[in-house]
Amino acid sequence: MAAAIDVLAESGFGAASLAAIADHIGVSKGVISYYFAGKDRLLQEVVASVLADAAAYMRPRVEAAPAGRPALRAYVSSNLEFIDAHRREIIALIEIFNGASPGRGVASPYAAGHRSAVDAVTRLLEAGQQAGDLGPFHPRFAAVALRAAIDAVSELLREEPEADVLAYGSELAALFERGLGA
Amino acid sequence: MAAAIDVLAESGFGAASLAAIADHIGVSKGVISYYFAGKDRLLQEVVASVLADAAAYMRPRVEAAPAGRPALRAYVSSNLEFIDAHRREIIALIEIFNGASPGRGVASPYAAGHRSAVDAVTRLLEAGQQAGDLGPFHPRFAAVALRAAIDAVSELLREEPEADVLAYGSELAALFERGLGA
DNA sequence: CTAACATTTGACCGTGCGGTCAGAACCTGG
DNA sequence: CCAGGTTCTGACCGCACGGTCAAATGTTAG
Repeated sequence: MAAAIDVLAESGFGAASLAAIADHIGVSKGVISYYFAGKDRLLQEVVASVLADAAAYMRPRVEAAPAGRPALRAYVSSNLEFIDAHRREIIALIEIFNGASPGRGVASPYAAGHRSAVDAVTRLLEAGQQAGDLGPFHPRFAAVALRAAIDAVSELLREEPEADVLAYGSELAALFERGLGA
Repeated sequence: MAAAIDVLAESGFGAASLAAIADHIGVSKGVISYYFAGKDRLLQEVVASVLADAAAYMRPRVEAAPAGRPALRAYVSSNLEFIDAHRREIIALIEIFNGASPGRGVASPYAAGHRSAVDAVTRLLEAGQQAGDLGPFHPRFAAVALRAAIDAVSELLREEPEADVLAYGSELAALFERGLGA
């Protein structure tokens, strides 16, 4: 899984063949088949693992904040802190999300994690609206926009690997706090 | 090119092989090679064509608006109006952008169009700041976030093909106007 | 009608993919 | 010093890809 993350982050989804991943740690690709039922399972486990780590870091920080703008800021800030500390993993994750293109109406097997992230943001925003601290915008639309803006760090990092992820997070937090506040 | 757009929009980047595109209009794939130097050239021409159409629609509307929030709103609104009227083309475009994953630091040959779009937004925001109508945020970061939020319509449309694109545009315009205003 | 040109076909490359598997190599407890 | 299980290799599938090309088939001007 570490090798898969490395190859995905360094060379992109298209170059992340079983052979490339195996070469990266100097084993034959048969080893991957020995430990994983297939390439799909390997990628699913990578997605699940990174998502679990991110959730473990973010959840307590978000839940400790009051509903509304503080929770929103905690979400954005803690998400980008995690990204800053796990750049390779995050780039790999987004490579998988973007690279495994599904058919019309058919979700990619990896997209479940992404959709559940959008759902979590939607609930966070709805809670803020009920608390009266956020305005009457369309929660799902705003959640889609926010997640897309967060995930755009991968684009930032691709063009400029030393980009200031935390500064980007500050801008995002301020932008959405002002834009969505009551 | 129309067949390429159809297949990209309906079946995704991964399924858009020369054979699939040729089948879609009932010709052999040799025809594509006869008219295009290669798959890359075909996709580049699709990108250039859609981007040119979008620019032709948006430019007069954006330039007619005063710098700052009106120009920002004109940009977001006209962009999503165009998207609403050209859903297939836009989904195809974003499939190309997301699907053709480049290597570390190496831009995909199709990414030039996307980067220039970010640049255009950056300039638009800087002009608004100079006019005193937009706040002192990081223009490129905000531009990346805005373009990512706009491009997320493809995700919206994939899960819900009848999504209200114009309503999404209204939310986005309001969000960024408030979030970026002075 | 014919000659010249434009277009299209379908069989055919070479390549790299995900995946398989018999057997070699490597542990490790008795 | 084995015997048994675990791990690993490297050759090997079948397949789909992008791309090529001689030959067949339109098309059109003189």
